[in-house]
Amino acid sequence: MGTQTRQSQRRRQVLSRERIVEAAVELLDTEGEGGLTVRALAERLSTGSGAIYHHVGNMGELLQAATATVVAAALPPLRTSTVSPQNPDAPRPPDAPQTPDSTGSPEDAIRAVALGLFDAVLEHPWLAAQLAAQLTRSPWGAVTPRIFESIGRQVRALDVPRRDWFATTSTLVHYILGATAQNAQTPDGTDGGPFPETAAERSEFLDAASRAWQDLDPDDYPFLHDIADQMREHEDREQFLTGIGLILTGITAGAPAG
Amino acid sequence: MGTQTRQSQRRRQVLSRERIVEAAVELLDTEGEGGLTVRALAERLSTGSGAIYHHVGNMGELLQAATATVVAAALPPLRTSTVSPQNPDAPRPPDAPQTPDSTGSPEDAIRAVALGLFDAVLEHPWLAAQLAAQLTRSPWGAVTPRIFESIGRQVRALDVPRRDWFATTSTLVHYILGATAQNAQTPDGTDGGPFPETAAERSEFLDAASRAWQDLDPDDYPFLHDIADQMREHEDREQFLTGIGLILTGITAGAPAG
DNA sequence: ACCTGAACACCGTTCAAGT
DNA sequence: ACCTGAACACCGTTCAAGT
Repeated sequence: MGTQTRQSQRRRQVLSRERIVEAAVELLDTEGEGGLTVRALAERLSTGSGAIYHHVGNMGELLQAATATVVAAALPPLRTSTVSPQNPDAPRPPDAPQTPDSTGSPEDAIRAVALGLFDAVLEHPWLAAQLAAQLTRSPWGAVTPRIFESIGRQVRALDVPRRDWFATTSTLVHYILGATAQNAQTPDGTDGGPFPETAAERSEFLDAASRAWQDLDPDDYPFLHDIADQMREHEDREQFLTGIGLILTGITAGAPAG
Repeated sequence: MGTQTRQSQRRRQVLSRERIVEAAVELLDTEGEGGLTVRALAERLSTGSGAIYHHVGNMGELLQAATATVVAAALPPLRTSTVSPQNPDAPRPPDAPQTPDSTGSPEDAIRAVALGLFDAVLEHPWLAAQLAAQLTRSPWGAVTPRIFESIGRQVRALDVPRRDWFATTSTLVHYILGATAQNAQTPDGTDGGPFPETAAERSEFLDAASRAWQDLDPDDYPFLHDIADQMREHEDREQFLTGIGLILTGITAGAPAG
Protein backbone atom coordinates (compact mmCIF):
# COMPACT_ATOMS: atom_id res chain seq x y z
CA MET A 1 0.00 0.00 0.00
CA GLY A 2 2.40 2.67 -1.17
CA THR A 3 1.46 6.27 -0.61
CA GLN A 4 1.95 7.50 -4.18
CA THR A 5 0.59 4.58 -6.18
CA ARG A 6 -3.06 5.50 -5.67
CA GLN A 7 -4.19 9.06 -6.17
CA SER A 8 -7.29 7.73 -7.88
CA GLN A 9 -9.55 9.99 -5.87
CA ARG A 10 -9.00 13.26 -7.61
CA ARG A 11 -5.64 13.81 -9.20
CA ARG A 12 -4.46 12.07 -12.31
CA GLN A 13 -7.45 9.83 -12.98
CA VAL A 14 -7.03 8.26 -16.39
CA LEU A 15 -8.91 9.99 -19.13
CA SER A 16 -11.87 7.97 -20.35
CA ARG A 17 -14.93 8.46 -22.47
CA GLU A 18 -17.08 8.27 -19.38
CA ARG A 19 -15.12 10.95 -17.57
CA ILE A 20 -15.24 13.19 -20.63
CA VAL A 21 -19.01 12.86 -20.99
CA GLU A 22 -19.43 13.57 -17.31
CA ALA A 23 -17.32 16.70 -17.57
CA ALA A 24 -19.28 17.77 -20.64
CA VAL A 25 -22.55 17.56 -18.74
CA GLU A 26 -21.09 19.62 -15.90
CA LEU A 27 -19.84 22.21 -18.34
CA LEU A 28 -23.21 22.43 -20.06
CA ASP A 29 -24.97 22.71 -16.72
CA THR A 30 -22.78 25.47 -15.37
CA GLU A 31 -21.85 27.44 -18.48
CA GLY A 32 -24.80 26.87 -20.77
CA GLU A 33 -24.95 25.62 -24.33
CA GLY A 34 -22.09 27.76 -25.51
CA GLY A 35 -19.87 26.68 -22.65
CA LEU A 36 -19.10 23.25 -24.02
CA THR A 37 -15.90 23.63 -25.97
CA VAL A 38 -13.13 21.20 -26.68
CA ARG A 39 -10.67 23.63 -25.18
CA ALA A 40 -12.74 24.26 -22.07
CA LEU A 41 -13.24 20.54 -21.68
CA ALA A 42 -9.54 19.88 -22.04
CA GLU A 43 -8.68 22.49 -19.45
CA ARG A 44 -11.23 21.15 -16.98
CA LEU A 45 -9.74 17.70 -17.43
CA SER A 46 -6.18 19.03 -17.28
CA THR A 47 -5.29 17.64 -20.66
CA GLY A 48 -4.71 18.73 -24.23
CA SER A 49 -7.49 19.36 -26.69
CA GLY A 50 -6.33 16.53 -28.92
CA ALA A 51 -6.67 14.00 -26.13
CA ILE A 52 -10.42 14.31 -26.23
CA TYR A 53 -10.46 12.90 -29.73
CA HIS A 54 -8.81 9.71 -28.56
CA HIS A 55 -11.98 8.82 -26.72
CA VAL A 56 -14.82 10.64 -28.39
CA GLY A 57 -14.08 11.25 -32.01
CA ASN A 58 -16.50 14.08 -32.48
CA MET A 59 -18.15 17.05 -30.85
CA GLY A 60 -21.56 15.87 -32.08
CA GLU A 61 -20.96 12.42 -30.69
CA LEU A 62 -20.06 13.95 -27.36
CA LEU A 63 -23.24 16.00 -27.26
CA GLN A 64 -25.20 12.90 -28.14
CA ALA A 65 -23.57 10.93 -25.36
CA ALA A 66 -24.18 13.72 -22.86
CA THR A 67 -27.83 13.88 -23.87
CA ALA A 68 -28.23 10.12 -23.70
CA THR A 69 -26.71 10.02 -20.22
CA VAL A 70 -29.01 12.67 -18.82
CA VAL A 71 -32.07 11.18 -20.50
CA ALA A 72 -31.29 7.70 -19.21
CA ALA A 73 -30.99 9.07 -15.70
CA ALA A 74 -34.32 10.83 -16.02
CA LEU A 75 -36.27 7.75 -17.13
CA PRO A 76 -37.21 4.64 -15.17
CA PRO A 77 -34.64 1.83 -15.48
CA LEU A 78 -35.09 -0.50 -18.44
CA ARG A 79 -34.94 -3.60 -16.31
CA THR A 80 -36.75 -3.85 -13.03
CA SER A 81 -33.83 -4.21 -10.71
CA THR A 82 -35.31 -6.37 -7.97
CA VAL A 83 -35.75 -9.71 -9.69
CA SER A 84 -33.75 -11.09 -12.55
CA PRO A 85 -36.01 -12.12 -15.44
CA GLN A 86 -33.32 -14.62 -16.42
CA ASN A 87 -34.08 -16.73 -13.37
CA PRO A 88 -37.43 -18.39 -14.01
CA ASP A 89 -36.98 -21.14 -11.45
CA ALA A 90 -36.59 -18.75 -8.58
CA PRO A 91 -39.50 -19.41 -6.24
CA ARG A 92 -41.76 -16.44 -5.60
CA PRO A 93 -42.45 -15.92 -1.93
CA PRO A 94 -46.17 -15.68 -1.39
CA ASP A 95 -45.76 -12.36 0.38
CA ALA A 96 -43.59 -10.83 -2.33
CA PRO A 97 -44.37 -7.16 -2.97
CA GLN A 98 -45.74 -6.42 -6.39
CA THR A 99 -43.34 -4.98 -8.92
CA PRO A 100 -43.22 -1.18 -9.18
CA ASP A 101 -44.81 -1.28 -12.62
CA SER A 102 -47.97 -2.90 -11.43
CA THR A 103 -48.70 -0.44 -8.67
CA GLY A 104 -50.28 2.32 -10.74
CA SER A 105 -52.20 2.60 -13.95
CA PRO A 106 -50.37 2.79 -17.29
CA GLU A 107 -51.67 6.33 -17.59
CA ASP A 108 -49.91 7.28 -14.39
CA ALA A 109 -46.76 5.58 -15.57
CA ILE A 110 -46.86 7.60 -18.80
CA ARG A 111 -47.31 10.76 -16.80
CA ALA A 112 -44.36 9.79 -14.65
CA VAL A 113 -42.11 9.22 -17.64
CA ALA A 114 -43.17 12.50 -19.19
CA LEU A 115 -42.58 14.41 -15.98
CA GLY A 116 -39.18 12.81 -15.63
CA LEU A 117 -38.15 14.38 -18.92
CA PHE A 118 -39.89 17.61 -18.06
CA ASP A 119 -37.93 17.92 -14.83
CA ALA A 120 -34.68 16.92 -16.50
CA VAL A 121 -35.06 19.83 -18.89
CA LEU A 122 -35.65 22.18 -15.97
CA GLU A 123 -32.48 20.91 -14.36
CA HIS A 124 -30.47 20.91 -17.59
CA PRO A 125 -31.74 23.75 -19.78
CA TRP A 126 -29.42 22.78 -22.64
CA LEU A 127 -31.24 19.46 -22.86
CA ALA A 128 -34.24 20.94 -24.66
CA ALA A 129 -32.25 22.11 -27.65
CA GLN A 130 -30.27 18.88 -27.68
CA LEU A 131 -33.34 16.67 -27.63
CA ALA A 132 -34.76 18.64 -30.52
CA ALA A 133 -31.51 18.59 -32.44
CA GLN A 134 -31.09 14.87 -31.94
CA LEU A 135 -34.66 14.28 -33.00
CA THR A 136 -34.06 16.04 -36.30
CA ARG A 137 -30.59 14.70 -36.90
CA SER A 138 -30.99 11.02 -36.15
CA PRO A 139 -34.73 10.51 -35.74
CA TRP A 140 -34.65 6.82 -34.91
CA GLY A 141 -31.23 6.43 -33.37
CA ALA A 142 -29.48 8.01 -30.41
CA VAL A 143 -31.76 9.09 -27.58
CA THR A 144 -35.20 8.62 -29.12
CA PRO A 145 -35.34 4.83 -28.74
CA ARG A 146 -34.79 5.05 -25.02
CA ILE A 147 -37.80 7.35 -24.65
CA PHE A 148 -39.83 5.32 -27.11
CA GLU A 149 -39.30 2.17 -25.10
CA SER A 150 -40.38 3.74 -21.82
CA ILE A 151 -43.56 5.15 -23.29
CA GLY A 152 -44.32 2.20 -25.54
CA ARG A 153 -44.37 -0.31 -22.72
CA GLN A 154 -47.15 1.63 -21.07
CA VAL A 155 -49.03 2.04 -24.32
CA ARG A 156 -48.98 -1.71 -24.64
CA ALA A 157 -50.41 -1.95 -21.14
CA LEU A 158 -53.35 0.18 -22.21
CA ASP A 159 -56.11 -1.30 -24.29
CA VAL A 160 -54.57 -0.26 -27.54
CA PRO A 161 -54.80 -2.71 -30.45
CA ARG A 162 -51.42 -3.98 -31.50
CA ARG A 163 -51.50 -2.35 -34.91
CA ASP A 164 -51.80 1.08 -33.24
CA TRP A 165 -48.87 0.68 -30.88
CA PHE A 166 -46.41 2.51 -33.02
CA ALA A 167 -48.67 5.39 -34.00
CA THR A 168 -49.90 5.86 -30.45
CA THR A 169 -46.45 5.81 -28.93
CA SER A 170 -45.15 8.16 -31.61
CA THR A 171 -47.89 10.65 -30.85
CA LEU A 172 -47.08 10.69 -27.16
CA VAL A 173 -43.35 10.94 -27.72
CA HIS A 174 -43.71 13.72 -30.24
CA TYR A 175 -45.92 15.70 -27.93
CA ILE A 176 -43.60 15.19 -24.99
CA LEU A 177 -40.57 16.29 -26.95
CA GLY A 178 -42.33 19.28 -28.46
CA ALA A 179 -43.74 20.44 -25.15
CA THR A 180 -40.51 19.77 -23.36
CA ALA A 181 -38.60 21.83 -25.89
CA GLN A 182 -40.63 24.90 -25.12
CA ASN A 183 -39.99 24.61 -21.42
CA ALA A 184 -36.30 25.25 -21.53
CA GLN A 185 -37.02 28.80 -20.41
CA THR A 186 -33.74 29.96 -21.85
CA PRO A 187 -34.49 33.47 -23.01
CA ASP A 188 -33.12 34.81 -26.21
CA GLY A 189 -29.76 36.10 -25.06
CA THR A 190 -27.48 34.97 -27.88
CA ASP A 191 -27.29 31.28 -27.10
CA GLY A 192 -25.07 30.08 -24.34
CA GLY A 193 -24.40 31.86 -21.10
CA PRO A 194 -25.58 30.80 -17.68
CA PHE A 195 -29.31 30.39 -17.30
CA PRO A 196 -31.65 32.66 -15.34
CA GLU A 197 -34.73 31.09 -13.73
CA THR A 198 -35.92 32.63 -10.54
CA ALA A 199 -39.68 32.60 -10.14
CA ALA A 200 -39.74 36.36 -10.44
CA GLU A 201 -37.78 36.24 -13.68
CA ARG A 202 -40.14 33.71 -15.12
CA SER A 203 -43.10 35.84 -14.23
CA GLU A 204 -41.45 38.88 -15.76
CA PHE A 205 -40.70 36.85 -18.84
CA LEU A 206 -44.32 35.75 -19.27
CA ASP A 207 -45.50 39.28 -18.59
CA ALA A 208 -43.41 40.63 -21.43
CA ALA A 209 -44.57 37.90 -23.81
CA SER A 210 -48.18 38.45 -22.84
CA ARG A 211 -47.89 42.16 -23.43
CA ALA A 212 -46.28 41.49 -26.80
CA TRP A 213 -49.28 39.37 -27.76
CA GLN A 214 -51.64 42.06 -26.62
CA ASP A 215 -49.80 44.63 -28.69
CA LEU A 216 -50.21 42.61 -31.87
CA ASP A 217 -52.66 43.92 -34.42
CA PRO A 218 -56.01 42.41 -33.42
CA ASP A 219 -56.97 42.19 -37.07
CA ASP A 220 -54.00 39.93 -37.77
CA TYR A 221 -53.87 38.08 -34.47
CA PRO A 222 -57.36 38.03 -32.95
CA PHE A 223 -56.78 34.76 -31.14
CA LEU A 224 -53.46 35.66 -29.55
CA HIS A 225 -54.89 38.99 -28.58
CA ASP A 226 -57.74 37.19 -26.85
CA ILE A 227 -55.74 34.68 -24.86
CA ALA A 228 -52.74 36.81 -23.97
CA ASP A 229 -53.84 36.87 -20.35
CA GLN A 230 -54.45 33.13 -20.29
CA MET A 231 -50.92 32.66 -21.55
CA ARG A 232 -49.48 34.85 -18.84
CA GLU A 233 -51.23 32.97 -16.09
CA HIS A 234 -50.61 29.45 -17.30
CA GLU A 235 -48.49 27.09 -15.29
CA ASP A 236 -46.03 25.10 -17.39
CA ARG A 237 -46.18 21.85 -15.52
CA GLU A 238 -49.94 21.84 -15.27
CA GLN A 239 -50.28 22.70 -18.95
CA PHE A 240 -47.90 19.89 -19.82
CA LEU A 241 -49.96 17.36 -17.91
CA THR A 242 -53.16 18.67 -19.46
CA GLY A 243 -51.73 17.90 -22.87
CA ILE A 244 -50.78 14.40 -21.82
CA GLY A 245 -54.27 13.92 -20.45
CA LEU A 246 -55.83 15.11 -23.68
CA ILE A 247 -53.88 12.58 -25.69
CA LEU A 248 -54.61 9.80 -23.22
CA THR A 249 -58.29 10.61 -23.54
CA GLY A 250 -57.98 10.39 -27.29
CA ILE A 251 -56.25 7.04 -27.01
CA THR A 252 -58.74 5.42 -24.67
CA ALA A 253 -61.73 6.97 -26.41
CA GLY A 254 -60.57 5.41 -29.66
CA ALA A 255 -60.17 1.98 -28.09
CA PRO A 256 -62.51 1.62 -25.13
CA ALA A 257 -61.73 -1.02 -22.57
CA GLY A 258 -63.59 -4.27 -23.06
CA MET B 1 -39.80 52.53 -68.81
CA GLY B 2 -36.17 53.63 -69.12
CA THR B 3 -33.68 51.07 -70.33
CA GLN B 4 -30.93 51.58 -67.79
CA THR B 5 -32.84 52.86 -64.79
CA ARG B 6 -34.22 49.45 -63.95
CA GLN B 7 -31.95 46.48 -63.82
CA SER B 8 -33.95 45.28 -60.88
CA GLN B 9 -34.06 41.78 -62.25
CA ARG B 10 -30.64 40.52 -61.34
CA ARG B 11 -27.74 42.96 -61.34
CA ARG B 12 -27.04 45.65 -58.79
CA GLN B 13 -30.26 45.56 -56.85
CA VAL B 14 -29.80 47.53 -53.64
CA LEU B 15 -29.01 45.38 -50.66
CA SER B 16 -31.94 45.08 -48.29
CA ARG B 17 -32.98 42.98 -45.37
CA GLU B 18 -35.57 41.30 -47.52
CA ARG B 19 -33.09 40.36 -50.19
CA ILE B 20 -30.67 39.03 -47.60
CA VAL B 21 -33.31 36.85 -45.99
CA GLU B 22 -34.34 35.56 -49.39
CA ALA B 23 -30.76 34.67 -50.24
CA ALA B 24 -30.37 33.00 -46.86
CA VAL B 25 -33.35 30.75 -47.55
CA GLU B 26 -31.94 29.80 -50.94
CA LEU B 27 -28.58 29.03 -49.41
CA LEU B 28 -30.15 26.88 -46.73
CA ASP B 29 -32.25 25.06 -49.30
CA THR B 30 -29.39 24.31 -51.65
CA GLU B 31 -26.45 23.85 -49.29
CA GLY B 32 -28.07 22.63 -46.11
CA GLU B 33 -27.81 23.90 -42.58
CA GLY B 34 -24.09 24.37 -42.68
CA GLY B 35 -24.24 26.27 -45.95
CA LEU B 36 -25.54 29.49 -44.48
CA THR B 37 -22.48 31.57 -43.75
CA VAL B 38 -21.99 35.30 -43.67
CA ARG B 39 -19.20 34.94 -46.18
CA ALA B 40 -21.21 32.70 -48.51
CA LEU B 41 -24.13 35.07 -48.23
CA ALA B 42 -21.95 38.06 -49.03
CA GLU B 43 -20.49 36.33 -52.06
CA ARG B 44 -23.91 35.33 -53.35
CA LEU B 45 -25.05 38.93 -52.99
CA SER B 46 -21.81 40.28 -54.46
CA THR B 47 -20.99 42.32 -51.41
CA GLY B 48 -18.72 42.36 -48.40
CA SER B 49 -19.39 40.38 -45.26
CA GLY B 50 -19.74 43.54 -43.20
CA ALA B 51 -22.55 44.82 -45.39
CA ILE B 52 -24.84 42.11 -44.07
CA TYR B 53 -24.65 43.60 -40.62
CA HIS B 54 -26.02 46.90 -41.84
CA HIS B 55 -29.35 45.22 -42.41
CA VAL B 56 -29.53 42.21 -40.14
CA GLY B 57 -27.43 42.72 -37.05
CA ASN B 58 -27.05 39.07 -36.21
CA MET B 59 -26.75 35.58 -37.57
CA GLY B 60 -29.42 34.38 -35.17
CA GLU B 61 -31.74 37.15 -36.22
CA LEU B 62 -31.23 36.17 -39.83
CA LEU B 63 -32.06 32.55 -39.13
CA GLN B 64 -35.13 33.66 -37.27
CA ALA B 65 -36.24 35.82 -40.16
CA ALA B 66 -35.63 33.03 -42.66
CA THR B 67 -37.65 30.64 -40.54
CA ALA B 68 -40.48 33.15 -40.08
CA THR B 69 -40.63 33.76 -43.83
CA VAL B 70 -40.91 30.10 -44.73
CA VAL B 71 -43.41 29.41 -41.96
CA ALA B 72 -45.60 32.34 -42.99
CA ALA B 73 -45.65 31.06 -46.55
CA ALA B 74 -46.64 27.60 -45.38
CA LEU B 75 -49.61 28.73 -43.31
CA PRO B 76 -52.94 30.16 -44.43
CA PRO B 77 -52.94 33.97 -44.63
CA LEU B 78 -53.78 35.78 -41.41
CA ARG B 79 -56.45 37.89 -43.05
CA THR B 80 -58.86 36.11 -45.30
CA SER B 81 -58.69 37.87 -48.62
CA THR B 82 -62.32 38.79 -49.16
CA VAL B 83 -62.67 37.78 -52.78
CA SER B 84 -60.37 35.07 -54.00
CA PRO B 85 -60.22 31.97 -51.85
CA GLN B 86 -57.09 30.84 -53.61
CA ASN B 87 -53.65 32.19 -53.01
CA PRO B 88 -52.12 32.74 -56.45
CA ASP B 89 -48.61 33.76 -55.43
CA ALA B 90 -48.06 30.91 -53.01
CA PRO B 91 -45.18 28.85 -54.42
CA ARG B 92 -46.36 25.29 -54.47
CA PRO B 93 -43.94 22.39 -54.74
CA PRO B 94 -44.28 20.50 -58.00
CA ASP B 95 -45.56 17.30 -56.49
CA ALA B 96 -47.42 18.70 -53.51
CA PRO B 97 -50.77 17.05 -52.98
CA GLN B 98 -53.61 19.45 -52.43
CA THR B 99 -54.42 20.13 -48.83
CA PRO B 100 -57.96 19.94 -47.53
CA ASP B 101 -59.82 23.16 -48.16
CA SER B 102 -60.38 25.37 -45.18
CA THR B 103 -64.05 25.67 -46.02
CA GLY B 104 -64.80 22.47 -44.10
CA SER B 105 -64.80 21.67 -40.41
CA PRO B 106 -62.38 23.17 -37.92
CA GLU B 107 -60.85 19.72 -37.62
CA ASP B 108 -60.05 19.74 -41.31
CA ALA B 109 -58.65 23.24 -41.03
CA ILE B 110 -56.35 22.11 -38.24
CA ARG B 111 -55.21 19.21 -40.37
CA ALA B 112 -54.56 21.60 -43.23
CA VAL B 113 -52.42 23.89 -41.08
CA ALA B 114 -50.48 20.96 -39.72
CA LEU B 115 -49.89 19.52 -43.17
CA GLY B 116 -48.75 22.89 -44.40
CA LEU B 117 -45.94 22.84 -41.86
CA PHE B 118 -45.26 19.19 -42.52
CA ASP B 119 -44.79 19.85 -46.21
CA ALA B 120 -42.71 22.94 -45.58
CA VAL B 121 -40.27 20.82 -43.61
CA LEU B 122 -40.08 18.32 -46.44
CA GLU B 123 -39.31 21.15 -48.82
CA HIS B 124 -36.88 22.88 -46.46
CA PRO B 125 -35.16 20.23 -44.36
CA TRP B 126 -33.28 22.84 -42.32
CA LEU B 127 -36.62 24.13 -41.09
CA ALA B 128 -37.08 21.28 -38.61
CA ALA B 129 -33.99 22.13 -36.61
CA GLN B 130 -34.77 25.82 -36.81
CA LEU B 131 -38.32 25.42 -35.57
CA ALA B 132 -37.04 23.40 -32.67
CA ALA B 133 -34.25 25.84 -31.92
CA GLN B 134 -36.58 28.81 -32.03
CA LEU B 135 -39.04 27.00 -29.82
CA THR B 136 -36.40 26.52 -27.15
CA ARG B 137 -34.74 29.89 -27.53
CA SER B 138 -37.68 32.25 -27.65
CA PRO B 139 -40.69 30.10 -26.75
CA TRP B 140 -43.31 32.82 -27.07
CA GLY B 141 -41.75 35.15 -29.57
CA ALA B 142 -40.52 34.72 -33.12
CA VAL B 143 -42.28 32.07 -35.18
CA THR B 144 -44.39 30.36 -32.53
CA PRO B 145 -47.11 33.03 -32.35
CA ARG B 146 -47.80 32.73 -36.05
CA ILE B 147 -48.46 29.01 -35.71
CA PHE B 148 -50.36 29.49 -32.48
CA GLU B 149 -52.73 31.93 -34.13
CA SER B 150 -53.50 29.62 -37.03
CA ILE B 151 -54.26 26.67 -34.79
CA GLY B 152 -55.96 28.65 -32.06
CA ARG B 153 -58.57 30.10 -34.37
CA GLN B 154 -59.73 26.64 -35.24
CA VAL B 155 -59.68 25.50 -31.64
CA ARG B 156 -62.00 28.39 -30.90
CA ALA B 157 -64.26 27.16 -33.67
CA LEU B 158 -64.51 23.79 -31.98
CA ASP B 159 -66.68 23.33 -28.93
CA VAL B 160 -63.87 24.00 -26.52
CA PRO B 161 -64.69 26.05 -23.42
CA ARG B 162 -62.90 29.35 -23.39
CA ARG B 163 -60.75 28.54 -20.39
CA ASP B 164 -59.26 25.58 -22.27
CA TRP B 165 -58.30 27.48 -25.40
CA PHE B 166 -54.73 28.04 -24.42
CA ALA B 167 -54.05 24.54 -23.13
CA THR B 168 -55.73 22.91 -26.11
CA THR B 169 -53.93 25.02 -28.66
CA SER B 170 -50.63 24.48 -26.88
CA THR B 171 -51.09 20.74 -27.00
CA LEU B 172 -51.73 20.75 -30.73
CA VAL B 173 -48.86 23.10 -31.47
CA HIS B 174 -46.44 21.12 -29.34
CA TYR B 175 -47.39 17.90 -31.03
CA ILE B 176 -47.13 19.43 -34.49
CA LEU B 177 -43.70 20.87 -33.79
CA GLY B 178 -42.43 17.68 -32.19
CA ALA B 179 -43.70 15.46 -34.97
CA THR B 180 -42.55 17.86 -37.62
CA ALA B 181 -39.06 17.93 -36.14
CA GLN B 182 -38.67 14.21 -36.60
CA ASN B 183 -39.65 14.37 -40.24
CA ALA B 184 -36.68 16.33 -41.42
CA GLN B 185 -35.22 13.08 -42.69
CA THR B 186 -31.76 14.58 -42.57
CA PRO B 187 -29.56 11.65 -41.68
CA ASP B 188 -26.69 12.00 -39.32
CA GLY B 189 -23.94 13.06 -41.69
CA THR B 190 -22.20 15.79 -39.69
CA ASP B 191 -24.79 18.54 -39.97
CA GLY B 192 -24.98 20.54 -43.12
CA GLY B 193 -24.42 19.27 -46.60
CA PRO B 194 -27.04 18.84 -49.29
CA PHE B 195 -29.96 16.66 -48.32
CA PRO B 196 -30.72 13.18 -49.69
CA GLU B 197 -34.34 12.09 -49.96
CA THR B 198 -35.20 9.76 -52.74
CA ALA B 199 -37.90 7.26 -51.91
CA ALA B 200 -35.37 4.45 -52.11
CA GLU B 201 -33.04 6.22 -49.72
CA ARG B 202 -35.84 6.74 -47.26
CA SER B 203 -36.75 3.09 -47.42
CA GLU B 204 -33.13 2.11 -46.91
CA PHE B 205 -32.93 4.50 -43.99
CA LEU B 206 -35.95 3.00 -42.28
CA ASP B 207 -34.68 -0.49 -42.98
CA ALA B 208 -31.44 0.24 -41.19
CA ALA B 209 -33.24 1.79 -38.23
CA SER B 210 -35.64 -1.10 -38.02
CA ARG B 211 -32.81 -3.59 -38.06
CA ALA B 212 -31.07 -1.61 -35.35
CA TRP B 213 -34.17 -1.89 -33.17
CA GLN B 214 -34.38 -5.58 -33.82
CA ASP B 215 -30.77 -6.03 -32.82
CA LEU B 216 -31.32 -4.40 -29.45
CA ASP B 217 -31.28 -6.66 -26.43
CA PRO B 218 -34.89 -7.88 -26.09
CA ASP B 219 -34.49 -7.87 -22.33
CA ASP B 220 -33.71 -4.16 -22.35
CA TYR B 221 -35.94 -3.10 -25.23
CA PRO B 222 -38.83 -5.57 -25.50
CA PHE B 223 -41.17 -2.97 -26.95
CA LEU B 224 -38.85 -1.66 -29.64
CA HIS B 225 -37.95 -5.21 -30.51
CA ASP B 226 -41.63 -5.96 -30.96
CA ILE B 227 -42.58 -3.03 -33.15
CA ALA B 228 -39.45 -2.75 -35.24
CA ASP B 229 -41.34 -3.98 -38.28
CA GLN B 230 -44.24 -1.62 -37.65
CA MET B 231 -41.74 1.22 -37.56
CA ARG B 232 -40.22 0.20 -40.85
CA GLU B 233 -43.53 0.10 -42.62
CA HIS B 234 -45.03 3.27 -41.23
CA GLU B 235 -45.80 6.17 -43.51
CA ASP B 236 -44.74 9.52 -42.08
CA ARG B 237 -47.61 11.58 -43.37
CA GLU B 238 -50.24 9.09 -42.35
CA GLN B 239 -48.69 8.69 -38.92
CA PHE B 240 -48.62 12.45 -38.51
CA LEU B 241 -52.32 12.72 -39.29
CA THR B 242 -53.11 9.84 -36.98
CA GLY B 243 -51.54 11.79 -34.14
CA ILE B 244 -53.55 14.87 -34.99
CA GLY B 245 -56.68 12.76 -35.07
CA LEU B 246 -55.89 11.26 -31.69
CA ILE B 247 -55.57 14.69 -30.12
CA LEU B 248 -58.71 15.94 -31.83
CA THR B 249 -60.57 12.96 -30.43
CA GLY B 250 -59.27 13.82 -26.99
CA ILE B 251 -60.40 17.40 -27.40
CA THR B 252 -63.92 16.67 -28.55
CA ALA B 253 -64.34 13.77 -26.12
CA GLY B 254 -63.45 16.09 -23.26
CA ALA B 255 -65.91 18.75 -24.37
CA PRO B 256 -68.80 17.12 -26.22
CA ALA B 257 -70.95 19.32 -28.39
CA GLY B 258 -74.06 20.51 -26.63
C1' DA C 1 -1.51 3.25 -26.57
C1' DC C 2 -2.16 7.50 -24.95
C1' DC C 3 -1.38 12.11 -24.78
C1' DT C 4 0.59 16.96 -26.20
C1' DG C 5 -0.20 21.37 -28.23
C1' DA C 6 0.95 23.99 -32.23
C1' DA C 7 -1.15 24.54 -36.63
C1' DC C 8 -4.92 24.63 -40.01
C1' DA C 9 -9.11 25.90 -41.92
C1' DC C 10 -12.76 27.67 -40.83
C1' DC C 11 -16.43 30.67 -38.10
C1' DG C 12 -19.25 35.39 -36.59
C1' DT C 13 -18.42 40.00 -35.79
C1' DT C 14 -16.14 44.54 -35.71
C1' DC C 15 -14.49 48.79 -37.46
C1' DA C 16 -11.48 52.16 -39.62
C1' DA C 17 -11.64 53.52 -44.07
C1' DG C 18 -13.76 54.53 -48.31
C1' DT C 19 -17.95 56.35 -51.54
C1' DA D 1 -25.99 56.29 -45.26
C1' DC D 2 -24.17 52.49 -47.10
C1' DC D 3 -20.67 49.56 -48.13
C1' DT D 4 -15.68 47.41 -48.03
C1' DG D 5 -12.64 43.92 -46.43
C1' DA D 6 -8.82 43.26 -43.40
C1' DA D 7 -8.43 42.02 -38.68
C1' DC D 8 -9.82 39.90 -34.28
C1' DA D 9 -11.19 36.41 -31.30
C1' DC D 10 -12.85 32.57 -31.37
C1' DC D 11 -14.26 27.56 -33.12
C1' DG D 12 -13.53 22.04 -34.22
C1' DT D 13 -10.19 19.07 -35.83
C1' DT D 14 -5.68 17.20 -37.21
C1' DC D 15 -1.17 15.38 -36.66
C1' DA D 16 3.81 15.17 -36.05
C1' DA D 17 6.04 14.59 -32.00
C1' DG D 18 6.67 12.99 -27.48
C1' DT D 19 6.09 9.30 -23.32
